[in-house]
Amino acid sequence: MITNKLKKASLKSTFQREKILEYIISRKEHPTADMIYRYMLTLSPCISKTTVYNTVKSLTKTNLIKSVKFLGQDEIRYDGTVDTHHHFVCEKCGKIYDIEVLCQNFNKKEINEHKINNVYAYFTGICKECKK
Amino acid sequence: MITNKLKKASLKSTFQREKILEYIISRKEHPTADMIYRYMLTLSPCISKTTVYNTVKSLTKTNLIKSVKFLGQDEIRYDGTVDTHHHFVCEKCGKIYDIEVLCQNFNKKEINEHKINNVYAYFTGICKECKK
DNA sequence: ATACCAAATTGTAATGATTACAAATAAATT
DNA sequence: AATTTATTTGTAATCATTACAATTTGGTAT
Repeated sequence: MITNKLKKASLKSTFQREKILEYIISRKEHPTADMIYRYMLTLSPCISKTTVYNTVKSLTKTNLIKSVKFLGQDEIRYDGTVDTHHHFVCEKCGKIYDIEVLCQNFNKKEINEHKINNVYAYFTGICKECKK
Repeated sequence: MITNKLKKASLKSTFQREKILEYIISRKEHPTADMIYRYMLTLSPCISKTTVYNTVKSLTKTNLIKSVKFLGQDEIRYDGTVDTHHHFVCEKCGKIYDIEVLCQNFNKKEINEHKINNVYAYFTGICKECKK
């Protein structure tokens, strides 16, 4: 439950944080800051965009969400699914799909003597909808 | 040779393009637009930053170089190695290392019915230099 | 419950990478 | 050498994100 997640991350529970976190987790759109902002406006007309940015920063830092960046898209996207998975980004419609891939490299703690903390991977191409 | 690469890509051969392409290929730093610009200033004091951006766009479009984007870095980086490989980005010093990884997913032409054109992947963590 | 303090929220202004655009210049072809 | 077309240049605009200071709020101790 959302409130508990914030508590566990020792983040103060506020209306803005609850709703933003809930939105990112429940919708599977990997929303941008602006999408979050426009959603929040419908709940709380005085929300500030800075709050959105502050909040996603806190949520990212405490690992409640993840950030992702894709070539060809100007905005950072936020992902409520925090366990390792990857993405497919459509070059035509821009839609982002979650992808489960198996790869022997995910378990590696080290590569070429560098200590690995995170793995990011994505495919680009034409999605099944746009192929039609 | 640089001039031939441009010809094959049917790009007009200009001093700026030759030097920019040569710089991106020979240096292994995955330079940003600004790094390219500052290098070019030493060769041609009237170079415009717009030319750098125009040039990397043409080179990317014709597949003579690749662009890459990393979390935690504001600038797009340019890579003269165009065959499939990946990167390690140090969270401390920001340095980018080329990584050769084997993965059964590189050969896939399709995933979940989406047509794959490109694969991007990178690891982040602490590089062997910063671990010391 | 009340008061307090640290942290969160808000609004505005700044930053900084990238793009748009129009004028000047240069490459390649006839 | 002249012409055509693409490239280069400089300036101004765009747009996501961050900085910062003032206000408000959540949570804790009284």
